[in-house]
Amino acid sequence: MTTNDHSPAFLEFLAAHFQDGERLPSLAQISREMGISIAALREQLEVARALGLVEVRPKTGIRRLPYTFLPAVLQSLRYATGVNAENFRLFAELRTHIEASYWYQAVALLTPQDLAELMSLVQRAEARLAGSPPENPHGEHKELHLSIYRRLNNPFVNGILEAYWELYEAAGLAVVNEHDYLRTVWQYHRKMIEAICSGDLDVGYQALVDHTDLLYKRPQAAPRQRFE
Amino acid sequence: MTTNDHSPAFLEFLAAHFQDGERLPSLAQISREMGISIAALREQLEVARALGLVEVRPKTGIRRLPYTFLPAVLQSLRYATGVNAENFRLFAELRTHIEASYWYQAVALLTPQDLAELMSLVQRAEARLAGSPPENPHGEHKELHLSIYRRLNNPFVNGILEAYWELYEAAGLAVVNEHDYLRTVWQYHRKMIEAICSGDLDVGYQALVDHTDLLYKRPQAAPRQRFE
DNA sequence: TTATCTGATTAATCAGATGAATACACCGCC
DNA sequence: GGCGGTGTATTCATCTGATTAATCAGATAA
Repeated sequence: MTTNDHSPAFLEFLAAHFQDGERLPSLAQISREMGISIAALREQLEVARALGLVEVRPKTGIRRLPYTFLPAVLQSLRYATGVNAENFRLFAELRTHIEASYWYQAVALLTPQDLAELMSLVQRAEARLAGSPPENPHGEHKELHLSIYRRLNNPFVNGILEAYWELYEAAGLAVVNEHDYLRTVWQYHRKMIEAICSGDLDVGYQALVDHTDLLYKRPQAAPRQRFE
Repeated sequence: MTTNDHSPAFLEFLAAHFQDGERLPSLAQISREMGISIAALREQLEVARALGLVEVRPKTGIRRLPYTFLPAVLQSLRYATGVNAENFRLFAELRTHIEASYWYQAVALLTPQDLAELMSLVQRAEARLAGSPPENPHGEHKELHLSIYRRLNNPFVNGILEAYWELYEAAGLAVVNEHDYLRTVWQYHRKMIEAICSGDLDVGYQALVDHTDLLYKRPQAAPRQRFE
């Protein structure tokens, strides 16, 4: 009550008066229009920037950006993992649940061209794994997962999935994995994509769930137990 | 690259040097320690406050709060719905997917006392529905859903679920529903809780999925189709 | 055409002054 | 001794003005 009556007036101002990509007036002018000082305005502007809602540069000024959920998640998540590393595991668990629960819906939206690109991702990854020296196809791994869910066009789902990968990389996990583990993972990936191509959505789903269980054990994986 | 090299120095400072509930030095002192002006510091402080990481008051100063994901989600989500109301539907869809995918895991953690309280929630809601005049048991509805997943102790899951209800109320949807619809919903709620109590987790799951489908149609509801 | 210089615009940062909210000790009163 | 009001010091809240740095666009020269 007494502590947080902070209503973000600038965010409302931003949402109400401008379009994506549109340039805002200068700080001095906004400050006059909103009836607050530049210093106070800048404090709120910094929040908008942290949430990824505006881009601001000298001379160019302030520009509204298309909405994305990612920066908000990332800011909070970075702090959370800094305070307690266990939080990353909890977030990773959420990510696997979201991937599993959106599987059928997301896969149904993929176009033939999407599938071709996914298949080429698998091949490129396998080539890198089989090379000498073998490389960790992390970029392909990330892109494969994100591509499957991109057509959902759900900024919240996509923001969470992207935040996972961003933090995964920041934590340095993108390089450490052993070769055997990676080979196994990519066998599952191939199975997933091939299953989608042939319409065996259930097989693909099972491959998805199994391959995430390789990394994070999911105590009572929800839909899987229905098979037994 | 050039636009967003903003590293939130204060957030790191906060995570590194203090504990939950601990009081920070005064702004003037932090400003000296971090080597930046008070104005610049306050801009970053405002971000921390928007993320719900600190509580700040005159005389008392700045206090670090226990981590919560909720404020970050809420800030971004409020803006998103302000820009495009469709975003609320997309977020609501995410919420139903998360509830469904965590069902078995969450229910397994409920204690006998939790179940008793859930059952009493159902009874209280039914009483309000049957009263004259009948009332919309919105508080019970919200509490029922949140209670089921609270034991997961996952700040990200809980933050998203809480954000949904907060925005649901802010949108004024908490009062408009028709009596027939509400009666049906609470039949499902009773079914869910009774199923949990008797160990029929699958029946409860089905009731959960069906009752959310009353409001938001989920095109290819993932795990449900496995039943046919 | 390409690269460099120049000027104007805007944000970035800072220091300082004033005001307002709050906690806490103090004092007088019952 | 307990209680309630009062004062006071501490801290954030807000504003102002000045200076610095970054960036863009247009002019100029190679």
